[in-house]
Amino acid sequence: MPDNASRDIAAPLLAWYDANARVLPWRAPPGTPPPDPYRVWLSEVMLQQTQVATVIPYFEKFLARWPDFASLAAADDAELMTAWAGLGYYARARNLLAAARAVADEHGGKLPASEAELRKLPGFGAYTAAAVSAIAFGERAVVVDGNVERVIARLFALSDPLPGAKPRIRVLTDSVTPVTRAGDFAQAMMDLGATICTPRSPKCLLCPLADHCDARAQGLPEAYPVKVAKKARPIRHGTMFWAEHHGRVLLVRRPASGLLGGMRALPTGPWTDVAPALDGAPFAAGWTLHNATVSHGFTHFELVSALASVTLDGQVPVIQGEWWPIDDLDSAGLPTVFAKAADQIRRMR
DNA sequence: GAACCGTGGGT
DNA sequence: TACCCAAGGTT
Repeated sequence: MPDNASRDIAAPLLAWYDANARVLPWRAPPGTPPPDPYRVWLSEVMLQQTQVATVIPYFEKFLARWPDFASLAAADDAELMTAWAGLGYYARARNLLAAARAVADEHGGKLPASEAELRKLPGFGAYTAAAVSAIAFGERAVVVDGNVERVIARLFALSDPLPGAKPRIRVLTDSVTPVTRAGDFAQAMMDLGATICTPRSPKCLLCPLADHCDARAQGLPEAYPVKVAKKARPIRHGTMFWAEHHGRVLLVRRPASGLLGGMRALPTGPWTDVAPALDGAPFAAGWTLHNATVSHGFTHFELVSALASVTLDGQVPVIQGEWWPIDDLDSAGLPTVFAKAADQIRRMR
């Protein structure tokens, strides 16, 4: 691969960043000392596949509740999962806690500075280890996220499709990453990708790198990055069960791994190709299967769930779970798909 | 490598 | 509306 195509984009990009950096609660102004590594790490985990505007309120809430590694390492698992509810990709929350405890137990309460050591902690992949090392510790690391992939693919007009082009994009990113200010450089690339070099309708007239950009020269910035076609999302069917007793509803804890792992939930039956009706009910009762359904898109399938309900008067069956006050359901920390179902049920009552 | 893993914003 | 996509990681 011809990777001698290196070009000097660091100087114009950093100059642009010095004047245009977004002001974010976890970020230090350009050219100033790095922020608290705890803040950098917390924000980077929350920002995985999640937009800045979505993250900000969660970041503020977490920082107020768990201001440092020691407090987070001592956090109650259930309280942390509840606080993460609605943000998605719940394995991030489980890994966050595991990493905080590893830092407390094995690293003297401080994050290691090197990319290689960070990479060993739960939830630190190639991107996060590089980003934290560069942004929080000023190390030179090659930071490649979705923004950087797009910017690089356009700068060099890469015709190979993603994800196959990832190794080459990493080599090219390495070739343009400066020795100093690698953290600012990474954040500048991401700000550029998020605000100027956007997936659609990029604002090339405002781009500090327009004169360096092969895709711009071709007049086809939106043609990059080339991507392989995605597979269609299948539809799965299921049923959620609403068991009510004296103003309370039965909630269960989902298994620790897998979809919505570790989260509080309504009981569900199997999710299959055909509507399973009352299969998998949490206990035998006079369930009513409603006509209304709840649809919710997950990453790799679309769920269409029926709703079944029953109101119990006398004895409550002995069953694993919590009878949660319906008026206080907002505090249960339900993932969005169950919050939707609860709203639907409450509208029907 | 490919499947799995959430949710909401933007168009 | 339906689709793309986002500061990706784990298995």
